[in-house]
Amino acid sequence: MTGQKVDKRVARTKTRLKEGLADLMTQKSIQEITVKELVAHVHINRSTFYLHYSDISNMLESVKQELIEEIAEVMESYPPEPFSEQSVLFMKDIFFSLGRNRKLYRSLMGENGDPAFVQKVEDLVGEKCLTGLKRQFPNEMSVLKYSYRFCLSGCVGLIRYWLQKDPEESETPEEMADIAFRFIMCVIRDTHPRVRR
Amino acid sequence: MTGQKVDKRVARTKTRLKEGLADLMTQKSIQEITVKELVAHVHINRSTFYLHYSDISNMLESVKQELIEEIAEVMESYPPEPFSEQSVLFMKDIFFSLGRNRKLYRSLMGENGDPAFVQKVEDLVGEKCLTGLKRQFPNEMSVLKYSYRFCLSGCVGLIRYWLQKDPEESETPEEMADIAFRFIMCVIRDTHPRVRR
DNA sequence: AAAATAATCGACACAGTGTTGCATTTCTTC
DNA sequence: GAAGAAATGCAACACTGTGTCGATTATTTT
Repeated sequence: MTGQKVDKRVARTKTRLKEGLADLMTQKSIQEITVKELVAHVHINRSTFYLHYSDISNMLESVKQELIEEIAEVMESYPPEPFSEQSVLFMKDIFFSLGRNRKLYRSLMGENGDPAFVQKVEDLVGEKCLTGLKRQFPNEMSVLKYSYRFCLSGCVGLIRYWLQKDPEESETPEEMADIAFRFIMCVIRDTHPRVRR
Repeated sequence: MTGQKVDKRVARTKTRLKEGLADLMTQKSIQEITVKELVAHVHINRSTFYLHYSDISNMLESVKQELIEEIAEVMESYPPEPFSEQSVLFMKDIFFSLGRNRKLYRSLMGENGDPAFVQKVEDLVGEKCLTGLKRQFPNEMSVLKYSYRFCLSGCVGLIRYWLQKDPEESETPEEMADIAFRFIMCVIRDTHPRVRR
């Protein structure tokens, strides 16, 4: 990973700030969270905050970036390919990544969340899927653009539903990927009957 | 409707403020919009703003409420019923209502939008659909809860895609409803093979 | 035309912001 | 372990937007 040695103190305060932000985000919307409030919540001096971030939205940007990078890593390990039974594997990887940062994702994708972040994740995952689909159905893009949107957003809906459950009682990432895969498959089959099984 | 006579002046300033807010929302996120900025944009005194709303988020709440009520009206004209070819009619009504307030919906459902609002609309529309589905498939709720989520969010995705297009070149509400209906139908059919055609 | 009410204007205390200089604590490095 | 480096804590600063108020002006209602 990034080989830079990070000062223990820096790592500690950044971690505390991030956890604090995730806490507060579950309680109120981002625009209502003040620097003053955050640093009080995690017992850190306000000046120290400004040593690392310029403001709350800048900090959130940084947190989001880290999540995006983790998703990007998953994506890089799968080349764009036609949609098939294979695809469920990559979907499982995505669900695992989401589950690993459950608390943050729940905040960012929830009622007080950030649509821009969801959009970024959608774009990141969707772009590669779309590339694969274009190869698979090069002459049917007019219909495909709709089914693509429908399925992508449909999956986001499933993810939201899943994230807000108690982790202990919720479905496993594999189960969720299987469910999502099945829905996508039947939409694709309907709009593009020639799909292989 | 509400028979209350409204002072022309009040109506005028409220309208201007709302239009101004919709403008600003296309440029930046809600949390970045200040009262000062908004009133300057529409040339209204800051005190006047506070005569009508307590703050920006309160004002947004009021704007959202009006949209919600319009959707609610549409919903009330359709009793909860099993999903069938009939359902496409009510979907068209929804798309018409969205199109009528295109600018606002585009802001509220876009990248700088408000997930809580989207959630409310989803709940409002979804609840009645779910009631109908429960009657139709009383013994299959375990699968249904997923397909329900998937389709509901899938439709939101289609709506987002549609709203951000130039109204002149975009699909008609009817076309969109037909497209969405087709996707829903094929998901329902797949998970509940006994659905009537 | 008179009464009612809305909008404007200027002023106020107040909150949170972002920055700075200096003391204190903690970590890194040798 | 000691010295130097770097992060944190602390107090104070000007600044911006907030929310409120009283008085004046403009518009609408009756």
